[in-house]
Amino acid sequence: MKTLNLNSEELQTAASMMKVLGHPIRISIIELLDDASKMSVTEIFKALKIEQAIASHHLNTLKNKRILISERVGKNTYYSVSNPNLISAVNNVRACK
Amino acid sequence: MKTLNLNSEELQTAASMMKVLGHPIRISIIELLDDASKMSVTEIFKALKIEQAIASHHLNTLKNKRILISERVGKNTYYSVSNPNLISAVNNVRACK
DNA sequence: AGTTTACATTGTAATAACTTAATATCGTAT
DNA sequence: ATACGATATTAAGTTATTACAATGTAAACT
Repeated sequence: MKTLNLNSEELQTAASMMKVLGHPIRISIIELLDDASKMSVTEIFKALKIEQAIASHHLNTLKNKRILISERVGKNTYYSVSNPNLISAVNNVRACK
Repeated sequence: MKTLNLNSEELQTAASMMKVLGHPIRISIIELLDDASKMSVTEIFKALKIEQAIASHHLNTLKNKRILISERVGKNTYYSVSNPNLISAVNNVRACK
């Protein structure tokens, strides 16, 4: 019987990434960025019909967990997904009905 | 600019599945079951070196979200992953370092 | 029947996450 | 410098999660 290390850094990281993806708004953000590859905060909050502050909060949460990266261009901040595996993860879970 | 429905049943389900996978013990359970395909509660809590009650609690959480299925055989309850896409999702997130 | 092994449930207390509202900052143009 | 559009931050109240401990149930064996 194999034993695992519950305290490994990688496991903690994977768990926190998964957890952060476990929110409808954040999943939708990933899906938007899957199609568009880069979007500004304004584009995102309008597409999802949510408050600007809520979008900003969730984008920041995703960025803190290294799920998104951001780039400022003039007034705008553009967000994109850091790793295509994260898009695959979302799509895999989406494929479970 | 495409708009999405944040309230769709499928999105909520995907989010709750993701969320439930966002815990180190629960990810480890999936990984154990990826290797073994079926394990009893005792095998799982010993492999992970955690309390029996904690294993039972997490297994129940995973079962409630339809991530695991269970089958009772005599004294033992055997758990297995309901859908291989869930294993892929875990592996995808694990592959992000 | 009583014991042992295997799981499940419940209550509690601490911590963490979510939403909302209000305010602040940053960049550009006037 | 001021104003405006775009984004970020802060604070507060509520709700959700988690671990822990203790207890409960269920099946198999003597």
